[in-house]
Amino acid sequence: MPKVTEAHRAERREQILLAAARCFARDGFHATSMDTVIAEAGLSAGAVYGYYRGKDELIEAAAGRAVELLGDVLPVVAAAPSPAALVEQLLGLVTEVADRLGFDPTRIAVLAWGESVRNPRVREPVARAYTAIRAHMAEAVRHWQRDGRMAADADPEEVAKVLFGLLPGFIVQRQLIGDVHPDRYAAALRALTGGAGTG
Amino acid sequence: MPKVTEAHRAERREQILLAAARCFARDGFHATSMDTVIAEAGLSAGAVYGYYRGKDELIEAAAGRAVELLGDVLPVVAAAPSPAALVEQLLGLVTEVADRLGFDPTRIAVLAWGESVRNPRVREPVARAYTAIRAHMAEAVRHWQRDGRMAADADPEEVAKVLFGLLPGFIVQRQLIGDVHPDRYAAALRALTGGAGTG
Amino acid sequence: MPKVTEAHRAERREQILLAAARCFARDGFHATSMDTVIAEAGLSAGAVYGYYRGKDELIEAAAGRAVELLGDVLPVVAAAPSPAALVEQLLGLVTEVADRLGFDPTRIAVLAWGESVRNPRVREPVARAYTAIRAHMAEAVRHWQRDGRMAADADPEEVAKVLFGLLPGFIVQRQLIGDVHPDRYAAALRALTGGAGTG
Amino acid sequence: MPKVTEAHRAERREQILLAAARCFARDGFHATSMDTVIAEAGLSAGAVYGYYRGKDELIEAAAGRAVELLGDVLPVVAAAPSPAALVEQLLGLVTEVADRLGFDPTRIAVLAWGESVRNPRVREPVARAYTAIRAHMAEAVRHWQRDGRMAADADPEEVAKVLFGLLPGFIVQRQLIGDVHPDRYAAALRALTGGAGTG
DNA sequence: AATGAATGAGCGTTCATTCAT
DNA sequence: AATGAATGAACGCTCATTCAT
Repeated sequence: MPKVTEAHRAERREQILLAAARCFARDGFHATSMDTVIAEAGLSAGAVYGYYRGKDELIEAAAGRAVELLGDVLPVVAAAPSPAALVEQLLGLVTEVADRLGFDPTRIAVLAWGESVRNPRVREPVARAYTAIRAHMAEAVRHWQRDGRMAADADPEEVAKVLFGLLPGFIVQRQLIGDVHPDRYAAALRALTGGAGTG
Repeated sequence: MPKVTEAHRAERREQILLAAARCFARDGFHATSMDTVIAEAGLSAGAVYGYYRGKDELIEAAAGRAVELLGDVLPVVAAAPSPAALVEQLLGLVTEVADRLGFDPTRIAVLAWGESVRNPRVREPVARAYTAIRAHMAEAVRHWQRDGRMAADADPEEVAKVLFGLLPGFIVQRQLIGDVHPDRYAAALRALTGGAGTG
Repeated sequence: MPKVTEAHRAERREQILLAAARCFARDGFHATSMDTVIAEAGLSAGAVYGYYRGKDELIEAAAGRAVELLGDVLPVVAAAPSPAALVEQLLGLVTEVADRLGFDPTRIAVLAWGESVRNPRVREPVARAYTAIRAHMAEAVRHWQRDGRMAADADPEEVAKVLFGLLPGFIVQRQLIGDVHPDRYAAALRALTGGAGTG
Repeated sequence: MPKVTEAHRAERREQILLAAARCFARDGFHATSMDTVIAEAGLSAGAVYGYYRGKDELIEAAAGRAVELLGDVLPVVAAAPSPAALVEQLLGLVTEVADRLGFDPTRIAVLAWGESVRNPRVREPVARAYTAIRAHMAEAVRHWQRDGRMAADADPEEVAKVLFGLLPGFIVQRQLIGDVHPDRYAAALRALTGGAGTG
């Protein structure tokens, strides 16, 4: 099979990445062997290693991918009418993508947090993506302050940290306990924030 | 040979568990070899295996221990005068214990979440501990509702989930980004909850 | 499609062989991957395998080639006026060809000796070439005996072995230590052989 | 099997080294798999890796060992009465040790030369050992010059190189062709050196 | 004739665990 | 009870070779 298009190469990379992500989401990074990923991808060992340098790169790619999808909603985040609306939208997104992607990105996210403890190559891109989201949330907070919906003396960056923190808070409970739902979570947040905001 | 020996056994188990926890917090569960734990404990392989059945049991024990310390503050949780006060107290506790224990329990917590994805023996005790905290938080919510500080129609269990979620939210940012502080986090939460509550 | 195509085939084989020889001389047989040879030849994997059955055949061909060039001087050998002259001529040849060939045949020779330990397909042609040279050296010895320059009771075949042995002796020191020079080596040999012989 | 003496450790290292050397002498460095060495040593993989860091270290150790035995005769070398006597003694030694060691050190030496092309960790100790022998040979040459048995204007270091070179010359023919014998080689050398010398 | 992506057997190595002492 | 040398299954990965195009 000679000379193959760049598009075909990208497709193969995607095929392998998704296979790896499915395996990781199922068994965790370390309990997943390359043989398992290789079988899941329906390829040979050599083929997989032709597209990724090794297991580490696959872990980094899967972690990056799981976090990437948050980037899709950055504009929406900055324009959210209220904290609860913002969170509801994000949680909805996070909950819904599993089918579209073929794996649960929140499981990979949780694995990625654990891996981050010792692996900067996982931690740094994740930290960067999260920092970007927080910046957009801070932007939203500033809107709310201008609208008079939030105390003007609050530090927008710090409020954004709390808002952002609701996301991992939801994910941890979703993965460990399983009894959380985006809309009920948002409703409770609305109760907590004094019911202010219309979104 | 009862009591004395039993106490000795417990001491040795503690010595090994703390050694393992230090290693895990430093390198993660899977990058920590039993040899490393054995060296850190200052014992022989055989000795360690005399007290724990294997690495998995050590991981489960370390995860359990990291989560256990939250049990100390259950009464305080239920009596907290406001969401922000509650969260401030918990985050303060969580931030402070690292020195006392010789390892950072929030690092182990993050590792435990990752491990929970595939290992019910880690997930279940953690989930149980978290559920217990949430129950106490729901109790606090009910107090606030009785005091008129919170909308009476809010579901206390759901509000508790949000409150509890602030904890992992803080921990994830602490571990991955590192720019969060208990008091500033609580202050931002206070701004978000409309400044209601004085505690 | 005879002649032209046959010439083209021979050219391609030569191009591949020289590429392989350069790689082998640089990195050794086993640390050279086929990919490296293929890249050095500027061809594709399939093309290289169209001309050589595999890596082993390439090793055998390179070893053969490194040894072949000694065949050029067989007539000179038989006519040498003295041991020292003979050796000087051979060492000079051996030292000089590296540039002409694009690789150092003495490096390949050393590699070939190592490979000979287990691979008769390398050993046999090399052994045959060396035996041929020794036969010509024995011829020279007989000349010297007839001329009265060497004891008549010496076994020419055995003396030839010693003379031939000076060659690998030089090469080993050249490759491992690097402080030997053909003319100084020949001069020392002249001192050792009692200064007999003027050539 | 707890606490074992240093002597026992040394024995095990020797057992493994000899097993590796036998395998290497039989099949070459690269065609010998660690599994083969492990089986030959009668141990498990883990045990072997407890004594040697890996295959490379085993190769280096085997090469070193094959060359070491020449160190035993350094004093004898310096005192040799004639070139032929010197060479005869060395070749005799080299030929005889195979049984004592359980492997043919000249096969390993040839492999080591090949490996030296690209591996300084093999080349350097071998080069050092050879340089040491040459220094002793130069000493012998100086004796012969003082005795009037050799031209006073010859460079002893250069003559030593030629003398030393007889060794690899013998070994190469022994391994590739197999028709050389220490005493006949020495006799031929005696003929070549003008029969001078009584040794 | 030429391509190069794909193959897959086999490699060197690790490490949780055992058990003779 | 304690030791630590020994075990061996399983891992991640390489690379000589093939064959559909």
